[in-house]
Amino acid sequence: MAAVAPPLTRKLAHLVSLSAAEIEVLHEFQSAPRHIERSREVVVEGRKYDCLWVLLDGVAQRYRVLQDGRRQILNLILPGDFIGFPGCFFENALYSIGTLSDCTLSPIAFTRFLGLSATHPRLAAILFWSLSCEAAMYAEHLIGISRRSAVERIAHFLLELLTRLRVIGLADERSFQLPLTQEQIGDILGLTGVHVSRTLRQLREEGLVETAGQRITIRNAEQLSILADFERTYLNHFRMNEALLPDRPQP
Amino acid sequence: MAAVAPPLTRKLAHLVSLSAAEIEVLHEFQSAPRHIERSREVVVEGRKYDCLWVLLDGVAQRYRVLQDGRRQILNLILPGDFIGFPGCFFENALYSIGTLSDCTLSPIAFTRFLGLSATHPRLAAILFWSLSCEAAMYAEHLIGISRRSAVERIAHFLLELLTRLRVIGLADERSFQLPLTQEQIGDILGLTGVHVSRTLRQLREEGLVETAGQRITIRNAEQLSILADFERTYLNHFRMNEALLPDRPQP
DNA sequence: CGGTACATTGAAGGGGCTCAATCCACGTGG
DNA sequence: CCACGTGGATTGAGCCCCTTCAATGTACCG
Repeated sequence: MAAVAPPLTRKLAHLVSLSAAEIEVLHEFQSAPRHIERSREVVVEGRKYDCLWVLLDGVAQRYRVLQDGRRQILNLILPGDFIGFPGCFFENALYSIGTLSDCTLSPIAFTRFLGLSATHPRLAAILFWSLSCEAAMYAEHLIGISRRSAVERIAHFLLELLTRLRVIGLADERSFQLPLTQEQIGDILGLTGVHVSRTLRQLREEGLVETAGQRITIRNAEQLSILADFERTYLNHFRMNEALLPDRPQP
Repeated sequence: MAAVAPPLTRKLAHLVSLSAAEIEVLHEFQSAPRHIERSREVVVEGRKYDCLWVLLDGVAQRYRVLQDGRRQILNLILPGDFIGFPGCFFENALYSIGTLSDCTLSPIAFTRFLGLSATHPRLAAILFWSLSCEAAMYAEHLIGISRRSAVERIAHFLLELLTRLRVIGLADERSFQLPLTQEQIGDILGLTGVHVSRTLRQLREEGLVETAGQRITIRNAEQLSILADFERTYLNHFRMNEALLPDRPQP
């Protein structure tokens, strides 16, 4: 292959081996890059959409603004993730999606996507599984917010992010860069920005993490994992049950 | 139709109009009732499953027990809901599922379920949508726990439950019965049982709800909705984008 | 150089937790 | 029929984590 695989391909290849034809379809999904600036809305809650996108580059957030103005970020969308999925299955989008940095994304006609179950059933199953993963990550997020302290939440958040970013090649061994303010981290974890600041300081003082601008370095992953009750496998928990896939066509 | 429609049929018919053939398939899905006692495990976290079930009668919980013994209930499973979905898409079940009352459930071979996209694409799409709903309900749950006070959480919980139970005909105009202890309600909402007790008292004193054993009556739904910021539409938010369904065969 | 956005730190308050006692309904066995 | 045990609900007292409000610091940028 000429260049580095695009993020969606990379993410899925990390999980199952893909046939040439499947890689071709995924490639097509990622072949019409559109650029969007930082702090723009890609999806607005309540509106109707009939198309979805793959994020190719940048970071976006899925969020809801409450009555009283507080904001809850449901999850971070990283390169290789879908946008507008499962939202476009609903009459109206349930959440808004906004960019946190300049982003590149590629549209996929929804009908094209649906047709997949006829033309590439195996790939359709993999994408179906990918939706299951999203549900599971909401559930994990729920557990974290409900039952963990601020230190645990932040520790877990950082480790999860390191893991996700490493899969798509956007983090090195123990550090990564992230276009998030501390207030936004708070909006993800159900904390105030002020308390995120205090808690990060605590983690710094204990020598577990290091922050320099928007770069975060995990200094002691071992210790941090224990603190956060972070299963070192994390993403492996979401490993697909391959026995359920349709037979793979011979290459 | 001879008897009342079984719960899954009832739930889906509430959303889209179903053809006779589709009703027939759903009927088949609900035709092999198995009884399970209260307080049994249907799915155990970490084990592998290759079958799913529809809950026909009773109430079950999907939950995770943390390192320190605390428990988080992810959601309540009511008649018409699936069990083991999307869990069986993973190598190992991510959460446990246990019965909260005596339950009746009906197994569906996973292969049968997957084959649906070939034989009844419209029904497959509806079930796919149903999974999207599950993801969305986790997200709503997340927002609730993260950004709402105890009173708001409990008010919202009661209204949501009333809505869900009414769809499947298990609640009357403003009251329903629920086999949950206050501690379990706390495990759903991220509170302690003690605090659930105090908060319920508060709601009682304000004349908003009434409790008698396991029966809960909403005395002032209007007021409670305002308090909980409960959109009176709630489930309507999850309305399907029917334009995306394959054409309905002529009856 | 002033302005803006973000991070940091302090002081004070409160919502929910912990621990613990009491109460109540119910079932069971003597 | 009553004594007893058990699971759950209720209530109180004290505490702690996180919030709120506010001031200060700092980097960056026009």
